[in-house]
Formats: sequence, structure tokens, C-alpha cells
Amino acid sequence: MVKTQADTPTEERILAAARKVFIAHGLTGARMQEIADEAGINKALLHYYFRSKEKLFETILTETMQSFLPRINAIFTSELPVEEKIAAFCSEYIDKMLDNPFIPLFVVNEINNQPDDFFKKIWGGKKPDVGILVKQLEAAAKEKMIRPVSPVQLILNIMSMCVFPFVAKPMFQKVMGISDKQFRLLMEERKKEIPAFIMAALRR
Amino acid sequence: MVKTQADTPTEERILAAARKVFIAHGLTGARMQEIADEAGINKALLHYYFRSKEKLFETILTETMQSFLPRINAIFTSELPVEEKIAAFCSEYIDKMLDNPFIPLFVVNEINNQPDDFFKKIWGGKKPDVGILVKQLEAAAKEKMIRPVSPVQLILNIMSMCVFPFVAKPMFQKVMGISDKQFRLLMEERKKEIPAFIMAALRR
DNA sequence: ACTTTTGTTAACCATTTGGTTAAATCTATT
DNA sequence: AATAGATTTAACCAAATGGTTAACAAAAGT
Repeated sequence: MVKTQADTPTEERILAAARKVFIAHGLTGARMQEIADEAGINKALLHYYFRSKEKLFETILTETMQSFLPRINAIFTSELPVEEKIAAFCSEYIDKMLDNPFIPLFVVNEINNQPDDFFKKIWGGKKPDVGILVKQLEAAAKEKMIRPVSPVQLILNIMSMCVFPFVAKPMFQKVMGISDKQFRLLMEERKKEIPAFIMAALRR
Repeated sequence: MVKTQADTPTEERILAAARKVFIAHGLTGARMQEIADEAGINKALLHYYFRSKEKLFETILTETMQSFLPRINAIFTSELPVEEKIAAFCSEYIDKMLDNPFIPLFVVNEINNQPDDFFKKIWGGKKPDVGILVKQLEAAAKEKMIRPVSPVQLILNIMSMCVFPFVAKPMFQKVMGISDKQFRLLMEERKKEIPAFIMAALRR
């Protein structure tokens, strides 16, 4: 006899349901009852396994960020040449977001609601280190490989072009009248388009 | 005798307070009591002047969008040459957002929460028309003025670079350790930086 | 078999929240 | 001044929500 749902451990079912509901509605918007229903269990069990809404949320948040940050950090701190580093970053980042399109907006919102809590809980103090990239850019500019640029502005540009389309996904889809499938194709295209665009702007 | 607050009409005080609270917390997060307190009036007055929370919200939303869209639309549909059009758009858009840094995230969120309602109420059906810009880009590419580009990708790039820094403002400030004043300076810089970056990427 | 521990549930509770009401106060108008 | 109309307030209400409790079921020791 196959119990496709019932035999997965309760705790995992809760986490899966909580992720879904929290990402859809955020911390304040999410309802404990909806999480319970989604998991197919009694609401009291949520408090049995995780003490409170906040605790449950924190668990999801940590878990989510852990799936993002390490690889990004690895790329940033690697010694890849600038061009490859940018390409790797864009490709990796966009791939991750294609798997979880709602995460960027979710993260941005939570940072907005409790900036201090967020960073302590998630990054344990170690921000992504862009120091190496900055040095690489300065070196490349000195060797006349690229035009001199403000590293801060460039990093802002790269991040913006990668992340914003996901934050504004519903808006773009509505304005441009494109389906989920078409959106995904556009983003796949961007994995090469953005690095090409950036390098075209940098080369002298 | 000067009553700096008391002599502004009640309705205006409500609108000002509502804008502040709604923009800070969004539709669901905002509390009617907080709006009343902020306006220094009794909560029942909110329902006396505007029937419900939704109605009040809709008023603010419409008002807010009306301060954004017309000028943007004007630039988009104008016959300015590509380069100037892009420069004008960035400068205008960033200026608007510098005056209301919270609006982009606010708008993105509300679109996410009720995509259909939003567009009907706000745009009355007429989306910003990028048709002219697309034709200009194709023409410029044919005349070898710029490299051929996917207009959709380019527009995505422009919008992203202009808007995202405001959506992610708290995050950037935390990560890069910059003050409000410094952030403003960075954004002022971007009004020229972004068009320059884009044109450098486009020119052949 | 029985006792203890763990897992699960329905019913309940206190607080918050959008919204209402009836009485009070203020402002014209006659 | 008296009346009518608009404005404002305190008290109240019903629904929703995070959280608790006490009783019950299922495993796990013994």
C-alpha cells in the first residue's frame, strides 16, 4: 500500500509546507493554519515541532539562504579572471533563481522588515567579500584591458541585471504579455546576454 | 495662534498618514490604528472619509502611480534619439525614486499580491508603450550606429539598473556599509553612469 | 501486559484588527 | 437662539490569528 504523503516524516512535511507558504506570503502574511493545512496536519503540531511562528520562519530562512550564499561566495572569492568570474556569477545566480523564482523578492522584503536580525541570523557576520573582484578590476584597468570603472557601480549593475527580472517577474510578464515558459527562456538567454553586455561595456 | 497640524484639513492629514504607513508596511501589513495615530485623529474618521482600508489604499496607490507614470510614458513615446531617450529616462526615473525611495518595492509587492486588480486600477489598460524605442533600436542597428541587440533584453537591463538599487536599498547599505547620504550620492552618479554604461555596450 | 514517552488532535483562549454605532461637538443657516 | 447638517469621538463587535491545554493514540521500553 502506497501512502505517498503520509509516510514522509511530519517534520519534513511541515518544513516543505512552511517554505511554500512563507515564500508566497512572507513572515507576516503567512498563516499558521495555512501551513498546517498544506502539510495535512493539526495546527498544534507546528508548535510541537517548532516553538513559534518566528522560530519556524527562521528555520526556513536559514535553510533557504544556505542554498544560495556558499556558491556565490565561492565564485566571488575565487581567482578566476574577471570575465570568467562575471560569467560564472551570472550563470550560477540565474540558475539558482530559476529554481526558486520567489526567493529574491522574499529576501529583499525580509531584509526590509528586520534588517539587523536578518544579517546576524543568516550571514553570521561574514558578508560576501567583493574585495578580490575590486582588485582584479583595478588591475585590469591599469593594464588597459578594460576601461576604468567604479567597482561599486559595476557590481550594482551586475547584481541589478541578474536579480531584478525575478523581483519584477509578475510585472514584466503582465506588461510584456509573456508566459512562464517564455520568461524562463528569456532568463536562460540572459545567462550569456548579461556577461556579453557587461564585457562590451568594459572593453576599450 | 499657530496650529501647524490642526489646521490642515482632516482628509489631507489622513492621506499623508496613510501614504506613510502603507508605503512602510504594504496593504496587509499596515494597521488602520497606526494611520489614525499618525494623522492624530480617531480611527472611525478613516472610515468616515474613506469607506474601507481597501478604498483608502486604492486612493494612495492611484495617487502614487500618477506621479510616476505620465512622465515616463512621455519619454518612452517621444521621438528623442535613442541615446538621449535612454539618458532622459534614467535621469528622470532615478530622480523620482530619490524623492520616494520606498515606492519601487511597494509597487513590486502590490503587483505580486494582486496582479490583475493592480493593472486595471492603475493603468486603466494602457501599458507603457515601448514600441517606438524598439523601432529606433532596430533602425540604429540597421544603420550600423549600434550593435544589433534584443530590445527586450536591453529594456530589461535598463529598468533593472535603474530600479533595483532602490528595491534592494537596505541590503546594499548593510552589505557595503554606506549611509543614506552616500547612497543618494551613488544614485546621483548613476544618472550619468547607467546611460554611459549602456551606450558603451551598444556602440560598435 | 503495563508503563512511559512521543506524536496528534479538538477545543479553547487572549489579542489584534477592520469595521460599526450612537452619542457628542462643532458649524452654518435661518 | 434654535435648528439642521456635518464632523469627531469613545465604546463596542465579530472575525481572524498565534498560541495553549488536556485528553487521546501510538510506539517503545520494561
